[in-house]
Amino acid sequence: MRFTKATNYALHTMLMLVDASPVKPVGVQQLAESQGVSPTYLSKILTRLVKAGMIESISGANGGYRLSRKRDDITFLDIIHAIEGTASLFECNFVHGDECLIQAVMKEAEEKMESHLKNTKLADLAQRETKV
Amino acid sequence: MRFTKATNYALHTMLMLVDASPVKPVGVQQLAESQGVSPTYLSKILTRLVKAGMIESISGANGGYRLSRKRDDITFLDIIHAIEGTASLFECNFVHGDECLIQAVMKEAEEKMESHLKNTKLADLAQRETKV
DNA sequence: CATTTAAAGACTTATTGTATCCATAATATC
DNA sequence: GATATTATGGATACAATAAGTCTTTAAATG
Repeated sequence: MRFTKATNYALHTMLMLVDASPVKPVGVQQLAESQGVSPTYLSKILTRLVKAGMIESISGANGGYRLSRKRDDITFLDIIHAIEGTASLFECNFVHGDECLIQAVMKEAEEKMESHLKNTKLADLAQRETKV
Repeated sequence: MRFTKATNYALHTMLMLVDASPVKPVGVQQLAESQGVSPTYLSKILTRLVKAGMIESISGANGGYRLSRKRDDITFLDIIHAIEGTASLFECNFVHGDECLIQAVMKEAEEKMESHLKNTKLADLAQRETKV
């Protein structure tokens, strides 16, 4: 069980967009190049963030992507959910008498992680100077 | 990113072993049947728990598996690590200036989850009566 | 020795991740 | 309005991982 590379691309792209102008969009070409990934593939990933309402895309010359939400509203969890989906990390498909105690524990654990990801906002990192 | 089914099998098997006799081993046949999985496959999974030192296997007639450690020592994290490996869930392979801030956040989140899994012991569930 | 039972290795098969390529749609600029 | 620019969507390819089977070997019991 690992987070996908797509999630890594998404997080890094979002961090770049948070640092970029909120008006002038950044082209996928530029975003892709700085991460060493093909523009078409990154575009596919970013489309998911668009559908999640976190960024918006502008077609045509000088187009690209820019944030659609307030910088301070975007959490790590938002981005991860948009890419990895929101399904539970652990699913016990056995038919027990009642609820699965193991699954309950796993769910609690997952919630601890999610809680941290929900409380950490992209903007928290944007300040610290490291880019990409 | 999901936990594998193998982890689910391992956790349920361990719960059964905790409830079983600490002396007389339980055959993989029986363990597999109650989970609807093939004995050979489950055996493959349990071998990893053996190598991790959590259970021991006894070959030959009347053989099977039984706990090798004190019941109260076995945590969820032990089992999960034995099956899924101990690698970090998130790995940023870009070459940043210094450390990756995104990875740092992800690691913190993962640690929250692991902390809960480390603090929850199998024996905590064994009491409550639900089986498998 | 015959039977039972786990271990190990080789081998499928299915699913998911990681892309690439191309055609299409939308927009800005001239 | 024509053209260049940029994102979107679909089809496809390839690799890695998950999930599982089969067969043989090794160990223990009676």
